[in-house]
Amino acid sequence: MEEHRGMESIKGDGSTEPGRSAYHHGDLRNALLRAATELASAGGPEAVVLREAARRVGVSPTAAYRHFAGQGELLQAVKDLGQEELAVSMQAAVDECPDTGDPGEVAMSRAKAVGRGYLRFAFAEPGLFRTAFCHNPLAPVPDSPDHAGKEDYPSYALLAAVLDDLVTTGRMPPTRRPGAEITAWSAVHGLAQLVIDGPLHDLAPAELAAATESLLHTTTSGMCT
Amino acid sequence: MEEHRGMESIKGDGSTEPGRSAYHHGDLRNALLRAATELASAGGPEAVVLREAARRVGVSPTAAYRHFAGQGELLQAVKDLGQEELAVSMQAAVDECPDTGDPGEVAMSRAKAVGRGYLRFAFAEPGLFRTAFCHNPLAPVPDSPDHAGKEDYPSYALLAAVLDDLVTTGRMPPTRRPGAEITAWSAVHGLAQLVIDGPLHDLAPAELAAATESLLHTTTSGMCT
DNA sequence: TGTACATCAGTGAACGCGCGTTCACTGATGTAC
DNA sequence: TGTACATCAGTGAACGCGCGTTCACTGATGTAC
Repeated sequence: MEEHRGMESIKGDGSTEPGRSAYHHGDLRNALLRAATELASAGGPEAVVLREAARRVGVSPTAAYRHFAGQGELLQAVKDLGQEELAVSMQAAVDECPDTGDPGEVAMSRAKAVGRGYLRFAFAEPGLFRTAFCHNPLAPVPDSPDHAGKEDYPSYALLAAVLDDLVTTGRMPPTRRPGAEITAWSAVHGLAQLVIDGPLHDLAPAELAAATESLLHTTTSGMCT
Repeated sequence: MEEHRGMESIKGDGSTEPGRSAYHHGDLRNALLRAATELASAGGPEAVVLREAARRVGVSPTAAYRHFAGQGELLQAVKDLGQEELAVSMQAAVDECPDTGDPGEVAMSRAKAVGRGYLRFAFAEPGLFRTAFCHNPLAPVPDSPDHAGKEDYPSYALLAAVLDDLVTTGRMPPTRRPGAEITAWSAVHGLAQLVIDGPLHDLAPAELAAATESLLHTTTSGMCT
């Protein structure tokens, strides 16, 4: 169901000679998902339109139903992909932190980096970011990561680990640890929302960078007192 | 255009005798706005449907065009109303702060109160809150309050005033003042978003209250160091 | 005080739009014998 | 190695939906004389 062996037919040559075959696409599910992701990237969740994705792939709308139960499932796939890319961006930012030898300092700079990676993705891919967090009426929002939905938010584990480090290195008082994820997440998520399609949409790049660093500073230092 | 004198016809008796008149509604613009606001309140911005508002008022869809240029203008009116109610909620929360005699303490508790009022409104009126910040493709998002759009966000002046007090009472170092609005706004806005239709939708009331206070504490104390 | 008339605020039917989805179908593929 | 056949992955036409909006219209209202 999931594996196809005949992939060489499309992998080998992008050019399908006209009239000849290409009837069985071979990788239609991924092609549709890629098209849908481009739509989300350009226009946000509202733009994830099954018919348009099919159109872009050059296939009839009906064909999509061989691979997705419907529009809701297609959108959900894009959402999941967005969440994953968000986590990748956060991890990348953390990996940029130099090891200065001072564990507390490293933990602190990693905590900021997690947020920086979050915002970097949000600003670089606003449409996909919005889609990752959009409400999908055809598929319920998964549970909070604090409850049962941990695996639905791959970035959450990363955030939790970084905050734990703040405690073990003595930077954050253990009493302040509970709920710290929510506060940290709220701060970066709010800035992303206000900037992406809210009142702060017209912030200049320099203002944006300043606001980002100021927010990261305020939030991390607020958690450590 | 704006003033009607013949209002007693509807103000006097809610019951319009059947067959008799009620042809000229007298206050249709407000009736439509009220209906649209109820739609937003119950279903968010997507639910603000011109035809449905007209239906609820008992009038043909066309009639709405006497009072609004179109759906976009109706939605905009609901947005503005939502922003105003948000500001009212914030002001009410500030007014609850007792004057302990210590100006610095008062400024601090007011800063938290502003955020508390924001979140109180968001959680009490999620649909209207979402509408207040929704993207309206038929009317451009006004400029940032930092730039030209101050009057479009009545709550902003309140936030700025409260933050100023933190500086004048010596609680916040003046160097930390620039950008403080954005950080504060982001924190509360992010929590609202994550809870209202995001991953934290299933937080229990107690968890929500704890998260709120924790966030307010972290943010205010982070700004004051 | 009465009447003609301009204006105002509604009606109701119709339009086009693009969507998600379903239907009966058909061409291509791989496998059992 | 060939052939019959089940299955798989597409096609294309059509459906219903509800929306925003426009059209020509008409009933009610207020005002000038």
